[in-house]
Amino acid sequence: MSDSITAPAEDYLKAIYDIERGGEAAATNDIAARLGIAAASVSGMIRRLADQGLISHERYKGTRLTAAGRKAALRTIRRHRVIEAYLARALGYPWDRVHEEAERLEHAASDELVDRMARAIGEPNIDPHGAPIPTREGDVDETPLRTLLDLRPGQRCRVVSVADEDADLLRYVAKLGLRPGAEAEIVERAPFDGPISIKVAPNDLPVQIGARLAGLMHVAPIAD
Amino acid sequence: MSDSITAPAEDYLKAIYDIERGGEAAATNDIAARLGIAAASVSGMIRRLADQGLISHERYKGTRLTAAGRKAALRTIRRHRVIEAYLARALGYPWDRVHEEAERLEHAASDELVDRMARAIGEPNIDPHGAPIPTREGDVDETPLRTLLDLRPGQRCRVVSVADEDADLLRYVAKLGLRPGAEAEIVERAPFDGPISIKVAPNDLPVQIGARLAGLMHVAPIAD
DNA sequence: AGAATAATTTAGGCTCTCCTAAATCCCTTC
DNA sequence: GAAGGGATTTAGGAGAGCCTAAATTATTCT
Repeated sequence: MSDSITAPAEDYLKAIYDIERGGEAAATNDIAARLGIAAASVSGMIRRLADQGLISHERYKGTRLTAAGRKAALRTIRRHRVIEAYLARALGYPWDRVHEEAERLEHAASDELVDRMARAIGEPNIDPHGAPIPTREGDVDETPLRTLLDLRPGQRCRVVSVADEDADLLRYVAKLGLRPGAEAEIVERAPFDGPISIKVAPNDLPVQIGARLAGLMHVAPIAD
Repeated sequence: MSDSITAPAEDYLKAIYDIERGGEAAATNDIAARLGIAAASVSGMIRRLADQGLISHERYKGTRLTAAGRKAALRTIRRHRVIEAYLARALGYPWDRVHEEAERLEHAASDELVDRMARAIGEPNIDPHGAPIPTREGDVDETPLRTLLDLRPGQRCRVVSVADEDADLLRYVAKLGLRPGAEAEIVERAPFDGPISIKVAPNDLPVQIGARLAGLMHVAPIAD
């Protein structure tokens, strides 16, 4: 079955898609780090995926998805995000635990199931973390997003999405009132990758955010 | 991870559980037939499952679940049947297609997800085919069931469950009006494994059923 | 009982996905 | 422009789960 995509292969494609969004071809080491496996194992899988025409790979240079690989990646990402949204909206899952469950279900759910789930909750365009859900046809908004690190003091912004799935981190973000949709205003930013001070609507509560976390908070500036 | 149960292993345990319900230890050949794999492959898996303490096996004699194996089998069966029920009731799946989808999801769904699904549809005790759903604690009704083949002409009965998952067969059963809960009366039975004539309520429509199908229809006699 | 037949197991192989250790390649720095 | 260091690939191996073909064991029939 050289044409069927296994569950591990789907995970590789997702990882490569994510890394490649940064512009560069995905480095073997980066793929390995993201999947939590040894780099040598990635080299092996890269050969198989290339044989299947899902990626193109230049030795020692990096990996890119082909059109077919991109399609497969987006199909898996759609499954993942629809499942996350369904778990949250239809089954009452807290937003910090939908990822783990979806990570397994995405490989087992049929397209029909995913479509039925999407329909049942009103065809959402974003998942519980604010990430856009690709359409059945594989279209997805890939506009580059700014993070809290890209704004200047005085700017107001709305939280679009949180680029991390760690449960503790997500709970912390929620505790700060910074779930997707929340509004905030930059107060100041300490130098040398120091923390960022913001005021969070609706009460303008002051909050300090470390640089790492701030870099994970995707935001859209609000023009006054 | 000698203590973790893989997806194929769960399928073996389910198969052994089903076969063992007939009273006898599960024969290697029967397991192979049910799973659609070669008997030699079953011998290999039997060793692994025995090493894990999930089954007991006497060479050339057959296989039985241990207490741990039975518990694992019932846990998988609960997942499967809850998922089937959920797909049918919450997502509008037709009863002839829930099995296939559940067959994959049962290995990916967490206990929490299964419990949330069960709660969402009112903690059902039976799946769409009428089979009993084990409780979280692993209790399940194992009363031996009669089939249409066990009744005599003149007896009335209620369909309890259909012991097959083939989509075409299930659609045919539904077309005859014999879904679980339906009532019928035996008219006569032709000899030599011939067809059975029944009248199906509420209109007492006459129906002929082959012996094989009749043997799959679990029924409970109705005392007049 | 002995021979044929059926059921089961063993032997040997294959694929997939992972691993560690040992090359190999690329690039930067001196 | 050579050397170091980091990234990548190759080599060799492991376990799970499947296969076919060949043994082995159990059972049934004469």
